[in-house]
Amino acid sequence: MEKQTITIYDVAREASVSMATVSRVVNGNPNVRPDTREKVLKVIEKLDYRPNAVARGLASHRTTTVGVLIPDITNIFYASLARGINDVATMYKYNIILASADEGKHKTDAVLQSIMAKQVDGLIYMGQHVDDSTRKELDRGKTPVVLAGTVDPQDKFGSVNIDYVAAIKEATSRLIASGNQRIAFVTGPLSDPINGQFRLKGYQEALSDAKIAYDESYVFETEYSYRAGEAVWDAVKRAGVTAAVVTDDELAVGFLNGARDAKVKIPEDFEIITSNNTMLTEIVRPKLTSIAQPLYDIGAVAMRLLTKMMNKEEIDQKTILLPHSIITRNSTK
Amino acid sequence: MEKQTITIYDVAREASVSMATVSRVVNGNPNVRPDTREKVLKVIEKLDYRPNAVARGLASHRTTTVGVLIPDITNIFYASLARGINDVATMYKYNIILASADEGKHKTDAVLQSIMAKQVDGLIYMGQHVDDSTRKELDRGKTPVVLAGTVDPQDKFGSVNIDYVAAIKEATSRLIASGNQRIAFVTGPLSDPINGQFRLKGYQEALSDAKIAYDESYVFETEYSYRAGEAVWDAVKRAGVTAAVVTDDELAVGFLNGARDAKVKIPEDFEIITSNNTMLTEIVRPKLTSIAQPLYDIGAVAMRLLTKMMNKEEIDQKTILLPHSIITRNSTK
DNA sequence: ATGAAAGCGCTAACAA
DNA sequence: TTGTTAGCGCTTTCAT
Repeated sequence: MEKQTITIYDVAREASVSMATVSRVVNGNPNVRPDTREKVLKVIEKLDYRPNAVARGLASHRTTTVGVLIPDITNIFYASLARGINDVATMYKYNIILASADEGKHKTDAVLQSIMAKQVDGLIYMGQHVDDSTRKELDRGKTPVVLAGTVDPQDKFGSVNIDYVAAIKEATSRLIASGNQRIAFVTGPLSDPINGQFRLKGYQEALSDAKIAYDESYVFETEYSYRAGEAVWDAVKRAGVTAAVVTDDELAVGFLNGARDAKVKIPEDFEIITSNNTMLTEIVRPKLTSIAQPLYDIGAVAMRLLTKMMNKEEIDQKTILLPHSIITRNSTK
Repeated sequence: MEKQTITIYDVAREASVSMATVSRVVNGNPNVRPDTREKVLKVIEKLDYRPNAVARGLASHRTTTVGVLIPDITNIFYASLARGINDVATMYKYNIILASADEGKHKTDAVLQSIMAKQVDGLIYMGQHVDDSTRKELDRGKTPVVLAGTVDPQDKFGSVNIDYVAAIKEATSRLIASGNQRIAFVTGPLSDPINGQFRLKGYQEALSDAKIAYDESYVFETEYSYRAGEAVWDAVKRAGVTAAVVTDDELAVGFLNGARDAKVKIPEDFEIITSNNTMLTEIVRPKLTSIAQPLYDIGAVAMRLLTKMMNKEEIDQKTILLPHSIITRNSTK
């Protein structure tokens, strides 16, 4: 005998009420007499009835599901944001459809389409540049979108960030103050505005304030990975700089180890400041001085903002800037 | 004017065919004349029709969505598995509903229920002990379940693992061979069978083979985290052991740094072998000798196995053991 | 090869 | 407060 799925209709019949009443009870609608509610609840328990969220989604046009696009789930920076997102989503009874948006631009749109097809109520977008085709895809519905730890120069979506210009400027100024004149900017893809526009600008402003000429050959563009950091060390060293601002912790850690394996003393001979203050900064020796971003909070606040948008609540500001600071550890003097 | 959603009915009308035919075209059903197919495809493109996956799910009883339970997304071990899961899922056109199963047992069942309510076609379960209430929840449907990097002593579900007994036994034997007689077993929760039954057994077998008495006071149970590792160092040192087998990399890295900050020379004065061979083992200095598990593959193979189960294909073996090895680095002599 | 029609399990007017 | 009745957008027999 096959296990039969219990539907709302079975409950209604067994409790001698209409489907509508059962639906009301299940959804906590107050327009139900306490005793009928009790009666229905009893039958629900007896039959072990479980509402079918798919049917509910089709009928109500709400799936209580949000899409989350993440560039690389193994990068602890994004994973930390995801944790904040997840916790708030759970708190508000949303499920998360997670999708990786790496593997080059080609697949991102396909992935995005598959998520939208699932009728998510909202979307959180992390990392990477929101390019034109993606933007178009996002625009076609009225699905609310929030960027987390990611900037959109066109300022079209909700977003939660720190002030990347100011943060990198402070970090760079710090290195200048401790006597460095030639400072490298070791960064992820400049095609992403967070690097190519915001962070780079902060770096340049700090130099400018100190009357140091901007030298493009001190900018090293690579990817967010440990290996990339190890690999780029040689070139940076050869450029003759004495310090570096790095935009990702995995990158910075690889860079640091590249330096140490080359017998360079950190911070005596070379100073490093990184950007994300993840656990990695405390794991390595020397520990890395870092810009501190409230990682978990960025995710959490982004998800909270999204819930408001999904409820069509009034939003006072759709771009939220969280505070940052610089945590001094042992990779700077 | 509101944006109107295009349905299969709109396409049917515009193409002068029935909904059934459009459905056939969309689903690649071969029973459609090439020219009608062309005609329909043209209209689909013109109208920019997007099938509604929720309606499809309700009608077909398949959602092309799988649930993934992960204990801690910021733990790089689980994140690595998730990456493999994600890639294969994408390959087979499944979306992933991700849920964290941390925060204590209480919430795990609630999270599981919310996922099942979404009518996922299958489930991947990582970490933690599958306890009775969870097992019951999993049993009620016919939803296929695969454990990834997680063991089930009752052997009821599909699962993809390495041979944890053998792996820990080898690691322990290695430490014995290099002259250690008193070896600590630093582990996550023993309530989880992967530790309390499998790994512990491997540890004990190695001792037994070497005629070393098992001493319970050399077993240190804590949690999978960097801080926990730092914290446990003192107690381990005080126990007078000269080496340790650690069951998680974050834990091991904290432990290593605890030792180094206490000026203990690794590996000269103390040897360490860890279990997961994640990036962390290469980031720290000295680099950690580790059991190597094919992390990405465990996730990928688990997802692949799940696709087979969801298609009701014949499964030759529902428990898959992937090969392991030991990578020697600098935390052992 | 194509179409007609009956659901899938639920919500949401609208009535009563 | 409760019930009736249309759908939601699609798949899937079953005819033709």
